Amino acid sequence: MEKNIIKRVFTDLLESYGLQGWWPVYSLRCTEGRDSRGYYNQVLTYYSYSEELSPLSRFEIAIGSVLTQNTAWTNVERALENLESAGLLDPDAVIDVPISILSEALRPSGYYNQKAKKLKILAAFLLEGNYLKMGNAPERKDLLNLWGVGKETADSILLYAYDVPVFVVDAYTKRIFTRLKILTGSEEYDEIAEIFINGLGKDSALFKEYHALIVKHAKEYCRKNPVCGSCVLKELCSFYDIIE
DNA sequence: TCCCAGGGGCCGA
DNA sequence: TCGGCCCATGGG
Repeated sequence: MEKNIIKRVFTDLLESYGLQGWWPVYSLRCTEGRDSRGYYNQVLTYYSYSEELSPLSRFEIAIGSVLTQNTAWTNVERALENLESAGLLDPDAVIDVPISILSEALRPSGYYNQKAKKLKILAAFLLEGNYLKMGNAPERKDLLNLWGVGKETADSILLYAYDVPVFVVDAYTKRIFTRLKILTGSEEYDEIAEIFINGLGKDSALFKEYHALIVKHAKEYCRKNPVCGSCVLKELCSFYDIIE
């Protein structure tokens, strides 16, 4: 076993896919390049880590974290576009708008009735605590107390909107690292996060990039039905032998 | 037609 | 605690 297999996997993924630059912030998108359907050719501009996030960008990352729950990102983009068109990429507007209007805008992202309720609760929390200001990150436990915010969503908000060095664990993380036999598959969320933090040190920029690379790799190769033949991690992966 | 997608809440054993 | 079910749209 490698001395630090966690770092090794990151290096291999980064070398293969390049920087992902998450979080994709819709409101920072390019204003040019709409195609004939009115969609953006390059829908999202990825903010760079050196860039200071505005309160509205921070809000957008927070609601995007909720909207992407068990949902394809392309569908989240449609919902974000609806929100923007309706002037709802704004916490005050989300709080004030009738929930029926909000849920209709969210329809493309699925679970729209639940998500409308979640966004109203989250917007109220962020606004009342003055949490959209940089340097005033909410406590993880307070995020977790919100209806509709679980560990992955809370950590996603903390990492990508507030630069807090927490590691985001999702279904892809469990799938990839269980196949690599770095996890057994029975570990709990916080235990998995700790494994990554211990292996990497508390480095928020690294955590952002690593999680993004995990998503990229799981979508392209380490799918439910994996495409092992040209996988960059196959030398490290016992799962490859089974498939072959 | 079926499976899957960057989860989370709720309920009964 | 833990599985099973519910929420729901859109692409492959």
